This record gives sequence, C-alpha cells and structure tokens, in this order.
Amino acid sequence: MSDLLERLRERGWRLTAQRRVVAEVLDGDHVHYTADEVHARATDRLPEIARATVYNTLSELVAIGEVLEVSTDGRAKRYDPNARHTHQHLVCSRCGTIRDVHPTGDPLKALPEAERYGFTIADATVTYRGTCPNCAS
Amino acid sequence: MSDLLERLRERGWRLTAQRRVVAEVLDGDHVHYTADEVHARATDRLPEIARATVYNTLSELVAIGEVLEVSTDGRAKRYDPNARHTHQHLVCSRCGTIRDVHPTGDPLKALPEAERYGFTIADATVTYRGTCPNCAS
DNA sequence: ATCCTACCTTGGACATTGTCTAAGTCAAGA
DNA sequence: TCTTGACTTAGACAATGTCCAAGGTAGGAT
Repeated sequence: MSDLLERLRERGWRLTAQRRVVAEVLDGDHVHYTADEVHARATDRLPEIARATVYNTLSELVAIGEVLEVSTDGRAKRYDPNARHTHQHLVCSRCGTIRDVHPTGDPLKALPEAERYGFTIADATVTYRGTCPNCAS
Repeated sequence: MSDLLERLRERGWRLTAQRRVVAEVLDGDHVHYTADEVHARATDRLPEIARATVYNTLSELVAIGEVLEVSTDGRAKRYDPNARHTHQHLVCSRCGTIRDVHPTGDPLKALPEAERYGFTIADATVTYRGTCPNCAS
C-alpha cells in the first residue's frame, strides 16, 4: 500500500489528509476491517473524519482496484488491501476470523461451457468455511 | 420442497398457515428470493403475514438445512431452496441475476494442508461473477 | 505568494435490511 | 373441548450504508 498515494496522484486525485489516513489504516497483511472499524482507527489519527468520507474513500479504492470488498457473512462488508495478489478466504464460522489463502488450480476452469448460460465470466471467488484452532476448544 | 412440510412435522414443528405459505413461495428451481421478496409473495396468499414471521421461518429453514442462505453482494441475503444437491452460483455483476451451476472437481481438494492454518474446514462456496447475455447488450 | 474553483468533506437525515419484545393467537395432544 | 406452550403480530429498535446541501481546501493558474 505504501505507494498507493502516488498511484492516486497519478490518477489526478486530490490528496487529502482524510484519504491519506484511510490508506494508512488499510496498510498491512491479513487486514480485513469493516468500514466502521476503518472509521474507528482513522478517528484515532484524525479525530474529525466523517463516516461518509470513510465510506466514500473505501468505495473509490475498490473502484480503482486497490482494495477488495469481501462479504463473507451477509453482515458488514470488509475491506482487503491485498488486491495485488489473487487469493481466496478462509473464514471461521464461529468467531469470524478471516485468513487469506491460496488454493491450487483455477476455479474458472472447473466451470464447463454448458454451465455458463452465455455469461461472460470475469472471476471466481472461493470462500472456505470452518472452525479455527481457537474456536475448536 | 413438496415434502418439506412432512419433514417439519416429523421434527415436531407446529404446522401453521404462515410456515406453509413461506414453504410454498420457496418451491421451485433457480429460486433466489430475498427475505422481502418472500414476504411480498407470501402476502399475496396470506395478506396479514408479518415480516418477522417470514424472517423467523427462513432462519428455521436454514438452521435445519432445508434452505441455503446466499449472500452474493453484501446486500440482502437470498434464500435458495435447492439445498439437497450441492451447487455453486453464477451472478451477473450488472443485474444481479443468479443461476445455479455445477463446477467439476472439489474446491476443498484445492486447498493444501499448509494453507489451512489448523482450521477444520467444513465446506467451500464458489461464486462466479460475470455479465449475463441480457446485460451484454 | 495569492487566488480560484472544482472537488472533497462534513453532519445529519434518510434508506435498507435485520432483530427483538410484549401481548395476543392457535395447533395439536390430553 | 380444553389447555398450554409454541407461534405470530406490530412496531420499536439496531446495524449498515447512502445521499445531500453547505462549507472547506488542494493544487493549478496568475
């Protein structure tokens, strides 16, 4: 994420304190915060940042492909900065913990032509669900 | 779904008009209604049915495995009565249409032991995204 | 350096989806 | 037919996300 701000500037985006802070919050591996978690962490650094600004910035980052939107449970969407290397997710059904994982093979190849119904398929996402070591008790 | 009501009775569930109507609405193939769509259709047959009852009944059907909960887009969850034959979903990014599809192979096998982080994995869901023939224009 | 202006941010109202509760109703066994 | 505990109801509430008008500001233009 470190050069994200430069990439934004190249796109002609105005570089504001708010956008900078949101990008900093999303920096790291295995980060999967909800919008409100991002807002809470951003507020630590920039107390007056508005919730709407966090939502706006996250949507923009998703639109340009810098961040992935992940909805594993039908609750709040989560934001994953690891958009540069394709990966899938492993979710604990009990506590909701998410890990990035890398299955072998390409799920797109597993869908026969007869099962595509004329769609132009862009991608496939795989979500593994189970119980994490902590919750196995 | 036709024998769903019998299976419910076997489980000692009270058979009410409301539950009957919800089960009827969910009867069919390629059905993926949201809770509010189920409610709207149920209201056609039983005008005074409450929203909360639809939510309750859907949750019960999911809990006993008769119906699958599908969240493809982070918006409203959808309910899929085709729970007896495992399948995956193909979603149009434009209009949201959902088709049931049957990929070959088992995605569980594609996740190496080293990528399981000690989780006990129960299942894997695959969501294919693309553009449907209608939206391709 | 300062000015301009289009773009960004803010706060709060509003929308959507889902959950909870207290009171009334009813299915099904006795 | 009676009884009773499970079910349903209406509506308040909660969680998440979107929209808007008014004010602020980044960064190019002068």
